[in-house]
Amino acid sequence: MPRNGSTTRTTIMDAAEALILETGFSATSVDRVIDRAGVTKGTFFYHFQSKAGLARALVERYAEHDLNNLESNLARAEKLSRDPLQQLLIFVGLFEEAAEALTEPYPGCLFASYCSEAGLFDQDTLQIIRDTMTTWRTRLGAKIEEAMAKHPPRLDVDADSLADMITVAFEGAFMLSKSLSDPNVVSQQLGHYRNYLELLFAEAPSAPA
Amino acid sequence: MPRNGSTTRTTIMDAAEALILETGFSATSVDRVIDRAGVTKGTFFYHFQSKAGLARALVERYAEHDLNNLESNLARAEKLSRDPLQQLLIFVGLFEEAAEALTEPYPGCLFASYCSEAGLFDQDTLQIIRDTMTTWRTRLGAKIEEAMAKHPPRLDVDADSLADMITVAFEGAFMLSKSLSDPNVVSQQLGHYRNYLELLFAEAPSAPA
DNA sequence: GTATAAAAACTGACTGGTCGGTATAAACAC
DNA sequence: GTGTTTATACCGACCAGTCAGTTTTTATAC
Repeated sequence: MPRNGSTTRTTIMDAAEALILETGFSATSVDRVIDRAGVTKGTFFYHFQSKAGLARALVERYAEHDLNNLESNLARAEKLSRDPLQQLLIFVGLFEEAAEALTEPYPGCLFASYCSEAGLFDQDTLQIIRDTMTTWRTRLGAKIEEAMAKHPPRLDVDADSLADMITVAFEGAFMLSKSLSDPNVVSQQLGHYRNYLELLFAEAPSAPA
Repeated sequence: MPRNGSTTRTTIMDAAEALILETGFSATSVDRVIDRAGVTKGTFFYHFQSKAGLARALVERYAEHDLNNLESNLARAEKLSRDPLQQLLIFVGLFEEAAEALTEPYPGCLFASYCSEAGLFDQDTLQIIRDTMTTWRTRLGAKIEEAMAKHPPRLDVDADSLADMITVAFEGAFMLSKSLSDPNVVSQQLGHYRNYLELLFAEAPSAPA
């Protein structure tokens, strides 16, 4: 059955992640996970030392995917333009494109899920979330400072909090999208973020293109 | 002991709300609630038909406070200016002021908490959250359209999604603030929202004040 | 004011069931 | 034959919820 490294482990993790996004970590019992994954309890505890171990493995995988998205879209944007501002706008646009393709509300973010039940997790597990968010801040903050050097912003803004804003847009929009069952919220909010960047760094007088 | 209508009931609700914001609804057992509130199990089930009944009562109270905030700050802003754009900017500024006063990260939003465990709640309870968010969208969306009529925006934007943006800023900033233990995130993000509104509706040429 | 009765608020032991986790023995895979 | 999986039985702790009964508050009567 295990084709790659460990399909069974992945199956368990996929089932658990889906359940956690529906009902949270606490309500996601091991029994429910193994039921959905189609494995027995022995198998679960063969692959994971404990339920907390599963939580840790899930957030590590999620963070890895998240940072891959960050880096790959940043790399794509850097290939498409040499201007840091344009790179930023393209970067946001790439996520916007992906969000536009969504037809269902949004399953939710594992980080937000953990954050809502933060008291249940150990510090190492929560640190992974912090590190991931800090990486977004640092990576985009640097790019924003490049853009600010080339294109003086119309308002005095802080690069880090402007970088944080895309995380805020994602997390807030995920939540609103899920609550209202509205698949359009995410792309709309990313669009507003892109608008904001454009207006902030627009040439002061109406210059010809 | 109960001086007004029902102090005991309020004590239970306060204890429950604090616990839910720490560890989520599912992990907030009735035993823990009554332990923190200093009442017995019988008392709990005298005041609430079930744990789901508590969830319902909590979200109703939270929504009421939330809409009170919306309406009172909107009323204050409308007194301070007659221009819809200025009213919007003042409105956001009032929340910004309150957020600046924070010294601790942020305990979290009950709506976000419920949303992360949405599968646990009945539709009536979730509808209260939807209704509250829709009210924000409608109330602010109308104000934004007034502003758009008076001050043609520099970009073509949708009034409703622009109204949603403050909810997104709140929810996203709450989450980031809690994750990073950074009390400044909320006011910073509200500041960016205010900046965005200013830039969107700024006079096209540099006009004299 | 004091006796009385009804209503409201509260008590805490108890129930059946689920929780995370363990144990064991036998099957299956490469 | 080692690594993986199944099946099932089991454990103590905790879960939401019940219930028979006690205490406190309030309303009424004299």
